[in-house]
Amino acid sequence: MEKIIALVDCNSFYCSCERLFRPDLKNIPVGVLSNNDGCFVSRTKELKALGVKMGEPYFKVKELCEKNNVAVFSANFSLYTNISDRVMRTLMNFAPEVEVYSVDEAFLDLTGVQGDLEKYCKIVRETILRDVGIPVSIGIASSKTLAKVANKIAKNYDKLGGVFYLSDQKRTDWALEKTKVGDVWGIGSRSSEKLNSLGIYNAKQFRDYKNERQVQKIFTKLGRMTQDELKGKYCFELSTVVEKKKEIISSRTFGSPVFDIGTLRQSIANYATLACEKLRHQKSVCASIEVIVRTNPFKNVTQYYAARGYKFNSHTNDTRMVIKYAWQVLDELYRHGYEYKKGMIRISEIRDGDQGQMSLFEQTDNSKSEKLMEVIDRINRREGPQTVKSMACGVDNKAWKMKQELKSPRYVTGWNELRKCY
DNA sequence: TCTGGGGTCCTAGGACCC
DNA sequence: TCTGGGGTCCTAGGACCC
Repeated sequence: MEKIIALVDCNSFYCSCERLFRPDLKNIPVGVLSNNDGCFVSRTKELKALGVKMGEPYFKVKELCEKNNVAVFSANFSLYTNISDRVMRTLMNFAPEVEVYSVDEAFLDLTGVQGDLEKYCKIVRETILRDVGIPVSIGIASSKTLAKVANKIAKNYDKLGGVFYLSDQKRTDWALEKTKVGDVWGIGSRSSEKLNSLGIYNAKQFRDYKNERQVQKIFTKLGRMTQDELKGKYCFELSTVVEKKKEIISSRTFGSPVFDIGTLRQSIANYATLACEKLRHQKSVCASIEVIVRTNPFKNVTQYYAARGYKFNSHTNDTRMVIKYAWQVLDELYRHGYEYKKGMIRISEIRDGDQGQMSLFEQTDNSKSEKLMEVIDRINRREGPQTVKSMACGVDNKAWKMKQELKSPRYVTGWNELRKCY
């Protein structure tokens, strides 16, 4: 039987979350900024209409925003995650198989659903809007890549009512012709440049391009599969189980430049703490870490970028161990006199916690460490993040801390910040 | 003054082994 | 003068995604 896949995508997700608690912002342009209030990561259509691009640095368009009464917010990720969970839970009622693809997107397997699929998806859409308050668009087709194409059409043509089904050859051809090849899922700027040079500009031309060897050469296996998917062949399967992370990255741009090693150490200790919490949350251990520091590439100062790894003799998820060796690596990387702007830690060689290898050389009492970490995690879950932490993280004086001047209240995750009704 | 953060997959090429 | 062939494993880096 032919597969039927629907892609549900929340419209301007972060902005929609902010609007949820601020109904006064309906029809007013809204934008959400990245960490550090750096650049736009979500925009409503009103803001797009003003010409503000994805990834646009805020400082460049601040004046324009003020002039047009744009409501600008710092990112409030705990809010977005919470709303995302509600959307996903609602979707689970409409299909046996749901893949939560990202915070604002999910693939549904509608194979075998009887009746008018567009009608069915309109009900899905209305339910999410009514129960959670988030507007979504839905694309339906026989492969994930085609569902993505359909979704984009649904989003761009208001009269479709938010749902579009590539139900026959004619519609599919039309939709693919409308889609720039670089907008196809899996085809980025590099590959699309190469395809353009072959005279391929839209998705239909790419689908019908016969030279498979050329396709293989330009973008390997994944590119060939993408082409097959555009032909309607189901290649990328739904993955409905949540996979454990194979690497965990924790990094931030500093709120203001950092010069001294002490402050750098403090920031790295905090990122290590975050990463280890995530590691323990998925019940894993790691055997390898990497520390990276860098100056600001956009600023006209002497640049420095350095990265170095460390391999443990045995697997661990003990925050203290990770901080200890991250600092050791950091000390080797550090050069005096640079204006540091970003620090990062990457944890890899991750595996399940119960199959970590014991080391002959590192004398660690694993059961003691496990118990301590468990207690710390429990306290922090109950009493709030960072209630108990390593002194290495520092207590205040956090010059490296992010700027978040425009953050909305934690409406759903902080008791003190619940929305008040007057 | 001011430009995000967190992931995955694939390949080429080096190291190493027999 | 002249220096094999094949396989595996690992890593760095490219490309892409949201």
